[in-house]
Amino acid sequence: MCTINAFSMVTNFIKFLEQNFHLPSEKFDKLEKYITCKSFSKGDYLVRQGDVITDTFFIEKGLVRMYSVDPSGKEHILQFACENRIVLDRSSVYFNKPSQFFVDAIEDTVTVSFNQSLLDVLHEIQPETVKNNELLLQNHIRHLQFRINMLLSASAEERYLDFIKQFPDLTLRVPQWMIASYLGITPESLSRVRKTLADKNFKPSHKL
Amino acid sequence: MCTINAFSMVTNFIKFLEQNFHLPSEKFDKLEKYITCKSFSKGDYLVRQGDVITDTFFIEKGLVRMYSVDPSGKEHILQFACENRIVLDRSSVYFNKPSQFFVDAIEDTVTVSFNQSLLDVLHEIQPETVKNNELLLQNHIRHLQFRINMLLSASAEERYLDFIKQFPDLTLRVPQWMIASYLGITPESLSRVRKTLADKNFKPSHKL
DNA sequence: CGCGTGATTGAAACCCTTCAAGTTTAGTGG
DNA sequence: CCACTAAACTTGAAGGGTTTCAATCACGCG
Repeated sequence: MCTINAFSMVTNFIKFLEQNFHLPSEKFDKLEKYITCKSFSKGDYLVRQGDVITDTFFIEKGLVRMYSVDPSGKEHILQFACENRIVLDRSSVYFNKPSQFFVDAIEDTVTVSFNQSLLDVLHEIQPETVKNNELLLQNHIRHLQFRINMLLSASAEERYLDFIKQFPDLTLRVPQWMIASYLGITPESLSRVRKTLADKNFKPSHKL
Repeated sequence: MCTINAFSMVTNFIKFLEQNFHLPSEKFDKLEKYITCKSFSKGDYLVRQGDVITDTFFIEKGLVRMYSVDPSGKEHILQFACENRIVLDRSSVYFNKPSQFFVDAIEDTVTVSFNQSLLDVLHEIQPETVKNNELLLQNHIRHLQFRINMLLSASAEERYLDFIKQFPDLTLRVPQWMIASYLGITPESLSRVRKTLADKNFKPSHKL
């Protein structure tokens, strides 16, 4: 990991602030001293389970995953985060406890990292952002509920179809075994699911 | 469902405001006109999938569940909420869309319901509550992540053991088939899980 | 009492996993 | 640019955990 600082280069982060917080550009410079750009190579850790990392990471460029490792050594992916998404370990950031999860880079990644003080300043210079922030959180909760519902009710095939519909871009950028891990199935199973799907789509032979 | 109004009776809600928002008692009366007490009998719906219900429900007394119904008619429970917990459909409340889920009463239930304007007023009369509210949301996200992790990594038995550890009270109040639905298994499977657990605990016969 | 709901149990079926082998792909160094 | 290696993906056979379907039992309530 390597730390750089060039606010003008983080165009995605600026767009994020404009779009989600309606922050006018003249207020950007007040925030500059609260953010840090970090650069990670593929495979680098942003957060290790057990650490206390109070940074929040905005993904300016690249792709990371958040995952746990169970007692038998198997990894389980809780979240992918690519450009314009935010990733953090909430146990650390909000409750000062050891991180529950690992976060590492799937691709070379540039992040804009900051801690709670950025949000405090943001709320100070523009009080409306409180509501915007709450909306982002509520939406995230909605997304997690939807995922739980899928895990409770859908088969491997249905979950995979939902994944490629929700994240067509990730389907191409993420190795298949990680998608399997996200879906809660083995890589072998996902391979078979894909095969049966391919058969359905390309071999309704009696119709051709 | 039946609507009543007696602020002084909702002692749990008052405690909730004191503990989570540090709201001094002299400020309570400013909120009174923004809340409504509602009473539901066992089986009544608080929210129906497809409705737009912009109320947030604080459970003053009783027990409710939030669930979906899949195409084959099976129910999948996303959340239980008993005393001092909050339940709402976020699609409705925050995005003005039809509710994604059903909510109904497992026991006779009294709720304190309110809409977004209560939070607005609360933030106005006591700005610090913004942070308290965010903390509640972040903690909720943490809880959902933990549940996803369980669904990805743990067997039926492990999930059940975690459930009775996390919610010993609910284990007694909620019928077994609903716990199974929450865990993502069939009632039959849960019955068998419980049997093998009972055998382990009470029949290490060579030891007795 | 009898009915309905919830819990249990058994047998067969199914989906997914495991393990093992083989194939393809991607990255690295000569 | 090819050769080599490791990682990713595929495929097969066997096994395991969970579901399904059906029957039985237990209980509470009108």
